[in-house]
Amino acid sequence: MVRLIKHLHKRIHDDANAVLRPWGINHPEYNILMMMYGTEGYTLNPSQLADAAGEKSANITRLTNELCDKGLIERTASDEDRRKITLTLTAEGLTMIESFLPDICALLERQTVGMQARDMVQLERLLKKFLDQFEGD
Amino acid sequence: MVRLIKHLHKRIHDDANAVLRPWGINHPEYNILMMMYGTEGYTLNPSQLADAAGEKSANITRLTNELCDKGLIERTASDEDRRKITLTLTAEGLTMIESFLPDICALLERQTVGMQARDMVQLERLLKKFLDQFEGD
DNA sequence: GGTGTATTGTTCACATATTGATTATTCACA
DNA sequence: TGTGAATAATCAATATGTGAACAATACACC
Repeated sequence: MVRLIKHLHKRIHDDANAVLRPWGINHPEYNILMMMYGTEGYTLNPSQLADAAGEKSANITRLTNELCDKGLIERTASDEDRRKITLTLTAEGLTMIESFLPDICALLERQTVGMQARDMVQLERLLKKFLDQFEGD
Repeated sequence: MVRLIKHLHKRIHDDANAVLRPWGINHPEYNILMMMYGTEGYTLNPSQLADAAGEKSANITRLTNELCDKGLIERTASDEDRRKITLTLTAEGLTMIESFLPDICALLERQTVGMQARDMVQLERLLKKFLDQFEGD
């Protein structure tokens, strides 16, 4: 069971990387972009990202550095709390997201084509339940 | 869904590492030990391990090096095929496995206590089915 | 036998992730 | 106001994972 999850995780990760390679980004970077894309004002701070993405904050620093270097997001100091940093999608970042979205959707399509919708719902429910076991320490 | 699997994978990995730390080994090393423990003669070669563990062979080399250094397994050249290497659990390795087994079982117990046996079977079935989607490229 | 090809395991260089210490700031509270 | 604890982000060191090139051996085939 543990091995099953490990394999699945690896495959998902690798497949996503393969699809994203033409755009010069990898799966973790994609995750960050998509989380910002799904946010009011396309804006988050590093610690919110760390929570949502399940990455360590040190890792977020590295990943967002790369995204900044590529001009996909922007870093600005927060006014309300000067410890915080505000990350915002740039127009360039938005354009890129919308350009790879079709390919990503096709990937997700491919990955689920053999599963009944009912199975997917069921799987998600059980995964959540299982994960709850862990969180409850 | 993808994030769910990522989180779950991470939690399983981290929890196992936490339990294993007192013995000075980590989750990947534990996996290797357990695979050998579950084998006739406590013996495998690196490529079998790589397949079973889903690690790259280069990684297996590093991990088995560490286990050799710690005296938990032994490397010997294979007679039948001189390209191959035979990895065998040492008495020391066996002793260690049997010493941490109770704690590992307790961990697994904790992780599944809230799940019905039926749910676990179902979850495993769906995960396998989902994984098949990917393998079929 | 000799030759080309596949397999096994290792090594090295690089990419990616985590840990622990460090800096700057905020907050609670006397 | 000043002091200590908590929080946000970063940095340097280390651990972990991967890909490409390599050496040694086996195997198929003529």
